[in-house]
Amino acid sequence: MEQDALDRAFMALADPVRRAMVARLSRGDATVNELAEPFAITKQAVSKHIQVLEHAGLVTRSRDAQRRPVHLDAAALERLTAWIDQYRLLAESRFRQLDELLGASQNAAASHPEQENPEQENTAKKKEELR
Amino acid sequence: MEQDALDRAFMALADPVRRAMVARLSRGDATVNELAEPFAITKQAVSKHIQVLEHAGLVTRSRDAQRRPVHLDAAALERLTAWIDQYRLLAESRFRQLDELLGASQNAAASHPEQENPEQENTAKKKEELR
DNA sequence: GTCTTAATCAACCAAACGGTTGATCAACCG
DNA sequence: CGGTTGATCAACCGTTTGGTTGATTAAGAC
Repeated sequence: MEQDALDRAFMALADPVRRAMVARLSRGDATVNELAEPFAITKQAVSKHIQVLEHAGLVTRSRDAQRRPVHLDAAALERLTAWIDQYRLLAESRFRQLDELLGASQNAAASHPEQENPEQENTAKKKEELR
Repeated sequence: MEQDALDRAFMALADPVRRAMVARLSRGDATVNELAEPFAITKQAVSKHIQVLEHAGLVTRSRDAQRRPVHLDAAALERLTAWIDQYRLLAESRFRQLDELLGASQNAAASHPEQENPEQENTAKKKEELR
């Protein structure tokens, strides 16, 4: 996924109205009027929100006479979680490695009692040093 | 997760500079100067970006003399994927249910040959009707 | 003390965002 | 045909965003 697409996708989800639309669309396709119904804004504003979602690749639109049903693209959502998880898992695994490593050094600290602050403070400090 | 927090979190990720910072931080904590290094913008601008990430709850900051190391909060990232997946999975499961349902109705269509367009068009149309 | 380093605060600016009103297009209905 | 419905286009407006420059705070280093 390119930077620009990620920009637009995350930006699209950064608005509560558009997130509510995504929530609604997860239960099935909907028209502009149906999507507008829960909100106290003009239909033009709703139309713009949908265009933002569409330009972000999160939804697609078809034609049904004068209606323009909106369809949520689950694959696009999956690409977003994939981006986040990539770094979340990296950070988590690094954290787990440190926990193991500190489990070992805790024993070492017990055998070197010259430390004046031998509790969890120690753990936090070691984690910072290891960046 | 509250609406406001989601607003700020998704907004924070909607900028390529801040996403690059998240990527960098997934490999370990970093200072403002370290985070600024890859970018051709002033350190003040970088500082603002970090504040955006911090206010969004995606990173935390500690003190080390005059340095202010930034730490990525993996749990916050997890809350974001949880929000997305909630609706992604709903949409996907609905899609799967339709596929099963259409497997059955395809047989029915074969026994009612008055249909003038009995191929995949049929599938798309039935999926739309079922919203 | 003075000097350097790390980072922030403050004021400003152009561009983008979310919203409005008013006009227009496109397809069905009678 | 004219009228209604669904939706968009166009112009405008206040606020926010991402960036700048310049001044300031805070902690070491000499």
